[in-house]
Formats: sequence, structure tokens, C-alpha cells
Amino acid sequence: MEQMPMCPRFEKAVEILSKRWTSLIVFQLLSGPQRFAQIDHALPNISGKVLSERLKELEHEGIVRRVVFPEIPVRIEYSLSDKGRALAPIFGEIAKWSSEWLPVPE
Amino acid sequence: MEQMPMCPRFEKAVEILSKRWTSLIVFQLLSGPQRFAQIDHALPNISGKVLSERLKELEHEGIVRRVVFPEIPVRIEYSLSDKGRALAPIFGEIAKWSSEWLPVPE
DNA sequence: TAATATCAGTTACATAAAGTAACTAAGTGA
DNA sequence: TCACTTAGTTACTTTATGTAACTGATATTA
Repeated sequence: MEQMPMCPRFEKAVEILSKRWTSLIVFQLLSGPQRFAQIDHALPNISGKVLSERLKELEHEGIVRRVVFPEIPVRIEYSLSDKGRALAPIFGEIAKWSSEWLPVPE
Repeated sequence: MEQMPMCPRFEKAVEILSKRWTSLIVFQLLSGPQRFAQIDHALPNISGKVLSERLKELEHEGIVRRVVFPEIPVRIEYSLSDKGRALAPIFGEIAKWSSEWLPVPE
């Protein structure tokens, strides 16, 4: 009756992706580099506080890059690293599943 | 500067999958029908309370099936529906990404 | 000149979600 | 009778998230 433990890297990936907002932020960044306010507007119900937290976490994971342009006012661009862009196929499969199995809203 | 709204079905799929524990429960059930206590043990840090909640939600979404065998003591089996099994390719892509991009723990 | 706006956040506070441990009911076995 | 099983539930605590106001440097508007 012993269970085999789950692969820790797989578990880590699920942990990253299943944190609230993370997936939507990454998906949003798949369309190209964006500024804080742009991401905030694209994900209408996220709070600036959590967006800020998630971007830091994703940067720390090496999924998101943060580049500061010392203009006036300062411009900060968030974008995906190679590691981040490599998540695209996961979203492709989610899109397939959702179009096949979820009902079209009325 | 207007954003295109995200596909509501895709958004719903992400919402389902990114709720804490949901993905791991579904992944666990991909290995076959299981009882409450089995799932509970396979996912060592989940509480019975949350497992119970998630199974109800997944049943409600049509992803999980709950079958009661009126034995003594009662046996209840949780399994994936077709809709639930169709999530497998998503996990396949997560597994690929994690083995390619996440470090092997020491 | 003063008020207002922008950007990229932060802070304090309130609510919602998740974790912990004890408990339930129906029945079995010692 | 006491202890044990299964599939949960309950009360309570801790953590996560949401809300709204605020920061500071600069620019624009009245």
C-alpha cells in the first residue's frame, strides 16, 4: 500500500503554476513585454499588492525579467525569460482542454 | 491601448487548475480510482477538510466521479471522468517543462 | 502658483481561504 | 466494554488575499 513519492520537480512546477494569479500573469506576458500598469489592467481583478508580490516571486524563479529604463518617469518592463516562454505549451494544452470540455458561456 | 479580453473558457480552466491542491488531486487520480484516505496519504500535506472541499468542487465540475459501494464499512471511490482524464496532456507538458527547466534537488 | 496626474509600487486594515486537531456515526473485532 | 475503521465535519487558528489610501519624483493643466 506504499505510495511512490511524486517527482519533486513536477511538484514544484505545479506549486508555481497553481499559486493564485501566477498562470494568468505568465499567460499575459506571453504576448510580449509589459509594464506594471498594463498587466494590472489586463487582469482586471488583481490587486496591485498581489501583482507586485507575484512578479517578485516569478523573477526569483527566473521566469520573469524586470528591466528598468531610467526615463522620466521611470519605465519598468516585465518580460518572460526563456524559462518563462517555455511554459507556452502548457497554456496551449489548457486552451485545448477548455475549448473541448468547458461550456460556451451564454 | 485597449486590451482584448481573455477567452472566458480559458480563464475558467486556469481558475479551476490554479486553485490550491486541485491539480495534484487530479494528477493523483490519473493513476486510477482511489479512496479518500488513499488520496489523503498520497498528498501528505493536504488536510482532510480541504481534500473534501476540492473533491466536491471537482465533482461539481464534472471532472471527478464519486461512487459509493455500500459495503461495511462503506467504501467510496473517487475517479476521473472523461473530462478529467482529458487533463492528462496538460500534466504531460508540466512534466516536460519541469524536467527541462527546474533544477534537480540536491 | 497650486492642483492634478502618472508610474510603480507600499502600507494598514479587513475579509476569505487554508491548516490543525478533535470529533462524529455506523459498524467490526478483541 | 474498549479500541478501531471509513469518510468525512466542526471549531478554532494562521495565512493569503482584497481594498483603499498613500508615497515620491516629475510633468501637465488651470
